[in-house]
Amino acid sequence: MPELPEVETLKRALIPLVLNKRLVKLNFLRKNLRFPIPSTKIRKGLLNQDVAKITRRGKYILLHGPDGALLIHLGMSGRFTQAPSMKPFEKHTHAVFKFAPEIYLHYIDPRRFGCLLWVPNNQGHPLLNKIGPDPLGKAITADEMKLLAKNCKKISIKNFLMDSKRIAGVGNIYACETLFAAKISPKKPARRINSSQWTLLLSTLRDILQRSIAAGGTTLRDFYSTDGNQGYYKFSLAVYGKENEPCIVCTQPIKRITQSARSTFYCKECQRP
DNA sequence: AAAACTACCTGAGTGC
DNA sequence: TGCACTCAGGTAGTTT
Repeated sequence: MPELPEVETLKRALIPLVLNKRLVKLNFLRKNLRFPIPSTKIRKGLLNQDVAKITRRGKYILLHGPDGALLIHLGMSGRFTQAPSMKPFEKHTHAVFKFAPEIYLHYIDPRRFGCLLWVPNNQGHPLLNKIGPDPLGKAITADEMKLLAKNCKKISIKNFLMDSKRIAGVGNIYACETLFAAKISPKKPARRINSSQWTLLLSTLRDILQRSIAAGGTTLRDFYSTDGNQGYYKFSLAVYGKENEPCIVCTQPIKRITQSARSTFYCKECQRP
């Protein structure tokens, strides 16, 4: 499942492939993903234009043309694969790109939770405008997060971390792993996290994301393979999906609880309330 | 208003 | 072997 490190890895893989290259063909194989695909706007904005810039915001990737950008989200099961032609060769191929001279990229997303949208220059997009600071960017600070959490009545730190309006791009896996590494209970109310804990949380989150990206970098070449799963490297997980397995620190069994209809994995012994 | 819940979707896994 | 069922997850939109 693409989380922020996978999206960043995709962005880095796209740069040598399509940056400053011209989009010469673009086919959409269906009208909708999570949202209707504004195919006319996208074709008008990007077809026969050079990709001037490739950026990431949370789990969104933007391919910038002169007048706007193609906004890409991979949802749960989305991926890009390089292919030998425009012809879809895999089930659930929803869009096919050709960049000059002979770069073919297929957008594949079985569950269709992803999206392809258009962001005009200087207008932004409602999906992007509501997103909090990127955990890897400079804009995010412990003071700011503590201030944000101060007004929260009930929300747990785990749900706080996963709320993209507060922090961009932290999914279930990295929320669990970060809280384990920072030794903070996922159930702890966000407003009870003090300054030094916020500093620790943010540095831990950055460290885990960056190490995961670095691990992805080593398998970057797999991006080209037809098996997209190889691009989604398995970062060494300490707690996620490890219910009843011994904690790697204290050997107590890892607990699994449900928070807001999402599984949370944590060590009751190591992670303090 | 804040926080939790639901819908969207398919494939993998389980139990019969 | 196959069928029916459950679960997973990102996040916008809805409900509590």
